[in-house]
Amino acid sequence: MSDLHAPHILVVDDDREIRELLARFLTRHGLRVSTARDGVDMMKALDGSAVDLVVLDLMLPGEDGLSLCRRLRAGSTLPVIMLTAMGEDTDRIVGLEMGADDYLPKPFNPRELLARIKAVLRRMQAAPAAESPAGDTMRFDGWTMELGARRLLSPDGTEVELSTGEYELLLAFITHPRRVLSRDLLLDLARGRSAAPFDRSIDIQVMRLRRKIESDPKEPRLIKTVRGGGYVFAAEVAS
Amino acid sequence: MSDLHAPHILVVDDDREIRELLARFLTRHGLRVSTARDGVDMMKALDGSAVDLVVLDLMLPGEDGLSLCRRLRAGSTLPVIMLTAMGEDTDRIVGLEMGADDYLPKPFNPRELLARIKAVLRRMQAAPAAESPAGDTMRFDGWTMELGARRLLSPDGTEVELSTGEYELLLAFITHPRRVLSRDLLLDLARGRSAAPFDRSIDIQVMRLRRKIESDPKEPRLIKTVRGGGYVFAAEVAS
DNA sequence: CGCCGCCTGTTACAAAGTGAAACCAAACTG
DNA sequence: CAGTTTGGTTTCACTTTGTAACAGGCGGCG
Repeated sequence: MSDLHAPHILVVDDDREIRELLARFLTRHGLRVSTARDGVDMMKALDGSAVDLVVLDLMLPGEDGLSLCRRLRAGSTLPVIMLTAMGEDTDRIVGLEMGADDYLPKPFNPRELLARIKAVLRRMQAAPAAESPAGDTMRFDGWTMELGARRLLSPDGTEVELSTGEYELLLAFITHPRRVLSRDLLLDLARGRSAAPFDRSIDIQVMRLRRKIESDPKEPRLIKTVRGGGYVFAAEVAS
Repeated sequence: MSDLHAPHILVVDDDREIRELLARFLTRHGLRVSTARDGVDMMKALDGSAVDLVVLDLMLPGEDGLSLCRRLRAGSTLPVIMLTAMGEDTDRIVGLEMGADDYLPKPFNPRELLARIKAVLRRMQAAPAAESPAGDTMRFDGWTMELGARRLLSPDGTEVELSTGEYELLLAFITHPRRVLSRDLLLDLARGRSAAPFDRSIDIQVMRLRRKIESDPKEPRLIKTVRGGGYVFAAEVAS
């Protein structure tokens, strides 16, 4: 299961047992998982990091799942899968009423939840994907970056081959030019993960990228080092 | 389930709430949906666009569902799924007698309706109802793809033979250009199934396809690899 | 039926990309 | 200027993808 950034799932349930069970199960199957105990927790988690899908228990302390779901749908297209412990008939209708993308009556098989999560994510990915920030091509210091084709053209027009990691990193830079970007942020932007202690992977990718785009990698003009801070993309970027 | 030729469902029910809920739910699950309030509306909708299946409430103002169903079946083979609020057994008999392909007692599980819609469509697939709008041809980077004829013409005009699998894969690519497509999604688009663990079949098909359409398969320009992500069709596609 | 040939997907191995560890160099500190 | 911290670079193990070789399945044809 390969997703550039493994999809990030937020599990909202008041039962700690269930939260942990699901977190373990889904993680083992290649998803990133956060958990929340109630609506307040959920909103906090949504603020903090980019979540791709919410698994939401219908019955929660405080604001219940139904109203949370409605609130989510009101403000975004974030997909939601509902868990419901209700008896038969009610949930049939309820499932639809709240606008969830799917729902699952308890007790359920985690495997089935996984299957539905994947199905929903697949649909999301297949959808025309609202707006792509992929303007199309961006320019900096003579270079041309074709976003759709994932190509980088040097000032003299020849193509420079970038690995996926190098491409994602450069993309992170040119979409945030002239700002100091911490390693941590760069890792998040380019890889969708956060830094482990002593993580040097960004340094290495920066070095590799410099070799390809700096005329003198020893004396970088495009990607500058900010000691104690991270890196800055110094060039002006136009689209 | 590619959005282009997503099956088109017509929901006929006098309850606005139900119409809208079903429309949302089914749309979210990859179908195209229109709605109608009564028999007159329905006929209008059928005229307008190519509908693949009708979901029809038994009780309608004006002409009732049963008689509408009979009329539909008289003039075409358009599949119909009946919704009924009636008591148990009677309707089953009646519904099927009227020539519905399936029926569902209210209140029903929306997921169940979806499942039955898919089942009926699958059954219909042998006889593709209305004419497919796929008489099209699409172009990319000098190549021409004749959708109706399932032919691929190279830039110099010669035909390149594609196997079924190669054709479906290429079709998945050119209908979703310039986006990273995960193996999982590609498998779904091209084969309609989801990936098993360690499934490499997409990789293999991509390699075979590259051999046929890339000028230098070692250095692919059309189908690019995104490590950890999947593949991207880099060319611009026009129809 | 049984043979034959094409498609397809599995297995096994090669090649490329990535990041952890180690070491070196430069920049800051006092 | 010695010591400390931080970033640059190399090396290497590991992961992911590319490719070849092979095997089963399905359909056409004798």
